[in-house]
Amino acid sequence: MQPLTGFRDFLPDACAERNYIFAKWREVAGHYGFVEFDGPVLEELDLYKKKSGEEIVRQLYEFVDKGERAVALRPEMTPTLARIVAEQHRQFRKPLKWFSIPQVFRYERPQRGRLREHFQLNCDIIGEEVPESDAELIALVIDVVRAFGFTSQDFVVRISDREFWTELLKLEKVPPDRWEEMLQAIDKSEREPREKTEERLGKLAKPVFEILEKGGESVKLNEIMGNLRMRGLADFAKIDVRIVRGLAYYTGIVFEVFDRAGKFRAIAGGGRYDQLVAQLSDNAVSLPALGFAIGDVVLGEMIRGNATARAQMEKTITSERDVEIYVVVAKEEQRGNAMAAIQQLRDSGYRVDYSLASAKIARQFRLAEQTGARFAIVFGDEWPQVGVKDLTSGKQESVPHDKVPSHLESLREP
RNA sequence: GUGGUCAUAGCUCAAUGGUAGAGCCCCAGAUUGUGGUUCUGGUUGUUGCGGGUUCGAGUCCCGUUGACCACCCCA
Repeated sequence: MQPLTGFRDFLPDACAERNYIFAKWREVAGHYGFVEFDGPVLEELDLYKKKSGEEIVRQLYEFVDKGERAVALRPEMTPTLARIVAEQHRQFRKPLKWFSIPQVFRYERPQRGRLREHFQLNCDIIGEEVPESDAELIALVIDVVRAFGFTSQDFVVRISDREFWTELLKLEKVPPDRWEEMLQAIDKSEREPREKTEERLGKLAKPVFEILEKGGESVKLNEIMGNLRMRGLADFAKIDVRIVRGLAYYTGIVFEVFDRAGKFRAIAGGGRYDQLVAQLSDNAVSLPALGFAIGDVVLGEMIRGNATARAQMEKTITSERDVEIYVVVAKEEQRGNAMAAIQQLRDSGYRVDYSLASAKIARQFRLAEQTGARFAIVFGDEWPQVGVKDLTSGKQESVPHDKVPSHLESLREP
C-alpha cells in the first residue's frame, strides 16, 4: 500500500525536515510581530467559487458530504482568512499581522516541486494600506528565506505593481472586463514566444513591449525599494514589472521569489488584495489586505540543493534529535537501579534511551553510537559505582551512582 | 486533461529471449563486561498487476496501476 498520488508519508527524516522548516517559519514571523492562527481544512465549496469562479472547481478536491453540502479541501488559506476577518475583525486592533501554516490541496497531476498537498507559510497584513506595509511584508519574505542560510547570491524577490499596468490599460481605453485577459498575457510573456503574446495583446502589444524592454518603474515601486534599501535588503529585491501573478484577486503590489540559478519554480509569491474581504462579505466589511505564501516542497528542494543550507539544516536536526545519554545495562540484576537513574535523568531534562530488551554489551554500545548519544552510563557489578563513558573521546570514569547528575553537569560545561 | 521516460530484495542498482545477482541496511559470530574501522556467515523477491507471443519472458507485444519529467493551470 502506498499513499495516494501526490500525497506524502513523513518518515522520521522527512518529518524532522518539515519540523525544521516550520520552526524557522514561526521564528521569523515572530520576529516581525505576526501571530499564528488556523482554520478548517474543509470549507464550503462556495467560498472558493465566490472568489475564483466555477472553472477553479476543476483543480479542487471537492465532494458532497453526508449532509449533502458541497465542500472542498482548502486549496489556499487566503479565502479562509478573509472569511474569518470579515466576521471577527472588530475584536482586533488594526492592522492584523497574522500567519498560518496550513496544509493545502489541489487536484492536479503531480510534477517537480508540486504535489497534491503541501504545507505553506502564509503571512498577511490586514487593515493597512500604506506602501510601508508592502515593504514590511517583502522584508519578511526575504528574512524567511534568509533564515535557511540563503544569501542575495541565491535568491531574489521580483517586485511589480498591477496598478502600473491597469493605469496603462485605462490610458489605452481598454474596457475593464478585458483587463484580466491582458494581465494574463503580460504574465505569460516570459514563457511564451513573442508572436503569441503580441496576438493576445492586440493593439496593446507595442506599448507593452516597449515598457518590458526598457524596464518599468513607478513612484510606489521606488518607494518600496527605498524602504528595503534602508533595511539593508536592497540586494535581495528588484523591480520587475513582468511579474503579474495568475490570481485574479490581486489589486496592487505583487511579488515572487526566485532562485537566482533558475533551477526551481517560484518559491514564494504574494501581493495586495484590497477588494477580497469586501467581496467575500458582500461589501459588509471593507479592509485593505496583503499577504504571501511560501511552500515547503520547493523550499525543501532548494535547501537540499544548497550545501550551506543543507548543512545548517542537518546540524539543527541532529542536535535536536540525538539522545544525550544511553544507559547500558551490563548486568540484568542492575536493571532496576538503571530504571531509577533513567527516570531521574529524564526528569532533569536529558534525552535518555536504553535497550528495552536485554542485549549484549557490545550491541548496547553500538545502539548508543547509532542514537547519537554523547554519554553512556554503564550499570554493572561495580554498583553502587557506575561507569560514565564519553563516547566521543572513549574515556570512561567510575562515579558513585548518586553523583551522576552533578558529574554530567561538570562534563557538559565546556 | 495531453505527451514522454520508467517500474527487479527494505534502499541504490545489475542481469544477449536461456537456472534472478551485487553493494548498502538488518541479524548472528571472531576465548561468555565496552561502540565507531575490519573479517566471516546469514535472512530477504509472485521481477508493480493482468493478458499475449515463444520450447522458454525480468527482457518482446497489448492493457492497467503507480512513479518521475514536461505541457495545461497556478493557490
